Amino acid sequence: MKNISLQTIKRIPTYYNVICNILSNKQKFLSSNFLSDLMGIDDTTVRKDLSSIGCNGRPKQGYNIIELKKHFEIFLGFNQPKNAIIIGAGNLGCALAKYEKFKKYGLNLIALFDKDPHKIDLVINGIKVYNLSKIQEICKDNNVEIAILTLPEDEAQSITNTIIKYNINTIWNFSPVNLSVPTSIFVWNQDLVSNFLTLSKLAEIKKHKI
Amino acid sequence: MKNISLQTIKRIPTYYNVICNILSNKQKFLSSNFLSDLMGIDDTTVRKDLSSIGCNGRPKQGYNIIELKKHFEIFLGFNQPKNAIIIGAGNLGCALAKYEKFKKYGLNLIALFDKDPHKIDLVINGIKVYNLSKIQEICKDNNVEIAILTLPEDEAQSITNTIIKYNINTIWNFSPVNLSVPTSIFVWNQDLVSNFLTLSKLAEIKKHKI
DNA sequence: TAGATTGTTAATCGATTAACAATC
DNA sequence: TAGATTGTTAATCGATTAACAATC
Repeated sequence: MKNISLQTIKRIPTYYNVICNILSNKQKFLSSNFLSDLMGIDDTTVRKDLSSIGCNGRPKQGYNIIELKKHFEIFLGFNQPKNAIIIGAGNLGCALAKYEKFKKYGLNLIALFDKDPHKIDLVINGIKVYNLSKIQEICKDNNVEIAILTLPEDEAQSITNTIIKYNINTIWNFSPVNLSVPTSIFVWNQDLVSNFLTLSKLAEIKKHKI
Repeated sequence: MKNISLQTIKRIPTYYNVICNILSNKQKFLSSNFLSDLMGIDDTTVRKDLSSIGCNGRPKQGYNIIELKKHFEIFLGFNQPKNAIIIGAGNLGCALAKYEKFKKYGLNLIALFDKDPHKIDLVINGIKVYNLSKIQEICKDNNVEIAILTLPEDEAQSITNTIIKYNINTIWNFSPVNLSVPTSIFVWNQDLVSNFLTLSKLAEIKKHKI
């Protein structure tokens, strides 16, 4: 397996979505051109991406769809579930807890946490809400790798400082805060307001260009 | 205003979050180095970004925080609200409807839509749920620009085909589908499963490097 | 064999970073 | 004035795209 670029890794889930959507067809092979057309990228990019993660096509035929799908699933780690907790049992936290698909794709939700006494002991989609004071215990007992932060911005940094002591190495951050963490911690920012602001600006620019 | 790169636009909301978080300090000015340290990027990148959107600093002093904040707000269009509808009143759609911050940042939610008769006429955070058949009427009456898709994947494409006839030019797509749209339509993909798969892979790679 | 499609090397494009003059 | 910090040009790095040989 060659060096895989950041941009390639970001595209793999999209390739996966695309081929899942055409599985019902009787088609057994697809070409890089077919994928590149659907995704609005260059066909050379598709071949480079697939080649870099070790997918081989056949000249004149293309890529075997079933093989491709399996390859993506192994690459993306569907069968190596990661344990995660959600911190903040508000609307978004609860919606994520109820999102059925996560499990299938390897995200195993262990518990929710909140400081509101009214929420403690609620069970959301089979996942229990605990008081924040239980985080350490539950992280230790369950080998939790990922913390999903759905907290108000004024609480996100201090909770982060706490949880990084408990072996969590990945933070999926939905709070509108730029977290300060040691270099060993990986943070993925998913603040929806920031995303809205970016998409809205890009839409505006596109509109003016046309 | 010079040419603004895609990467710059993606960083502006983060700059904004950072300066909002230090507003309480008495500090009046900040340096590009201060911002670059917090964000983990090069200070030259900060100066280029700010310069490209027309923010001017002063040698030896840095950038005026209040001016910077105002500049970002104008650039990001906080005061030019955009009307949007949410299609799919499931857990995620409802959580977004309840997210109080959107309004403040210029996202004006007009209505929710669903096909489930039990959900029709519910009011979520002041926003009413309508039958899908009402989309055309409501889009026309309210100058709706943005559609937020929180639908199962098998419905997303057909709804998309419908709504692009009603003057919607921007789609914020939470469904795990690569939508086909005319070039005039701007699509921002926010599928949370894809994001999880990408972040999980990047975390794994980072772990192996250390 | 001829033609379609892969896979890779080279060229281009865009973004980041280094170097440094301008300036308050 | 000396020093810190901006703002910009040039160099580097990484990603995309073009060109094309390999191959089924």
